[in-house]
Amino acid sequence: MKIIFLGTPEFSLASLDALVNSKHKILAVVTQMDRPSGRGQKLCQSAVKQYALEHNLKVLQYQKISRDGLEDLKTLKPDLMVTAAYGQILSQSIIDIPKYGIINVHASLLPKLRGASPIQSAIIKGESKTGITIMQTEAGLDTGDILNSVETEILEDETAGELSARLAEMSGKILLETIDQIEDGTVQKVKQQHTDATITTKILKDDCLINFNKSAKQIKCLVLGSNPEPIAFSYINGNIVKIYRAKVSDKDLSTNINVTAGTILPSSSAKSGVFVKCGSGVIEILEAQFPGGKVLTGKELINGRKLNALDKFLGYSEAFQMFNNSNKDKK
RNA sequence: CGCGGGAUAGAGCAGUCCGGAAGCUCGUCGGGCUCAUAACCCGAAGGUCACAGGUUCAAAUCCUGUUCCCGCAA
Repeated sequence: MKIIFLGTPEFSLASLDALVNSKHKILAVVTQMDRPSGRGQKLCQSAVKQYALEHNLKVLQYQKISRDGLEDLKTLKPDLMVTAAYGQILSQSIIDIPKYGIINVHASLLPKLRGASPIQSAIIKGESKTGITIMQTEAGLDTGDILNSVETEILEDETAGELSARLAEMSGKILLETIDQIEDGTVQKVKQQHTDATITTKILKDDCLINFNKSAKQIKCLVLGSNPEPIAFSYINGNIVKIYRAKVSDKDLSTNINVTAGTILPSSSAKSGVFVKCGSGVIEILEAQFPGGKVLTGKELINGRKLNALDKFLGYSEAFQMFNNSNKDKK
């Protein structure tokens, strides 16, 4: 089959790589425009673009594909187009181009977790399993027929980045199987149960401010689900702290200690780690980072006096105000 | 040249403003106490204070340049 691939981040690579190493021919790779990013505003290429260049594939980039890419794509006469986290909505006129339409690699068990952040949201919502769905693209948001799916457990201490890597790895095989089925006509299209659908939106930094009045489990899910992007955070002793990893403490350290949620418990030490009281339960901070510093383990945080027993994280509303103010100052 | 922070023992940091004996909390090693321990007590090893130059009787500290790391913003 002659295929055009559309994708952008790291997650897309496994699918693209599977296609490159298959019998199919890749006519072109479409990816998001290069954007200034990182320290120093350097223009950065997407992960997919870098891969495509290394493998001598034709690269196409459009500000708006449905407006700017139509003619290019028609000219290529693809049999099939494959999207995997491309990042733009495709219009019907694009969908009509390939003979077999467009199929999409989506990182959830549709109809659950449609939309922009299926992996992060699966962890933040505390789901126990998720997966990969290969679906036929139609004009709606992830509403097309399901062609194939595969599921996996979400591990207790898994970050969104780790889960993403695992899902990506699973996606290559099922994608190729699906294309084979399309080619020999054995593919089965299953309508989605639209009443079971849930929608996810892009996880923004605002969503990642930790509210210590919530349960330890909810906080743990937010921390892991927002790693590596955009990273859960809070404020303590006047500094912003990014929290990379945490776990619900199995020891019940808070029973007879009368402190408010967000306080670092006295049992925290350079030998034991950092324990913080939550609305319910206790959370152990495993990795965190202060401005200008590296990511530190709980023990290191205590060693260097970054955190001390009985220090207290800022309450949610105050912290939210601080977050907004610091944003205004910069703009 | 978008804004800013940093580099000191194996790790995390203080000391730098105001120049004058290399420190803290851990880890490691040895010993002790314990039925026992990640607990406690005693002791030891471990440093080119990022690199290069300058000022000075004297520089981790002041000045200049270089490299590397990181936060914000996008």
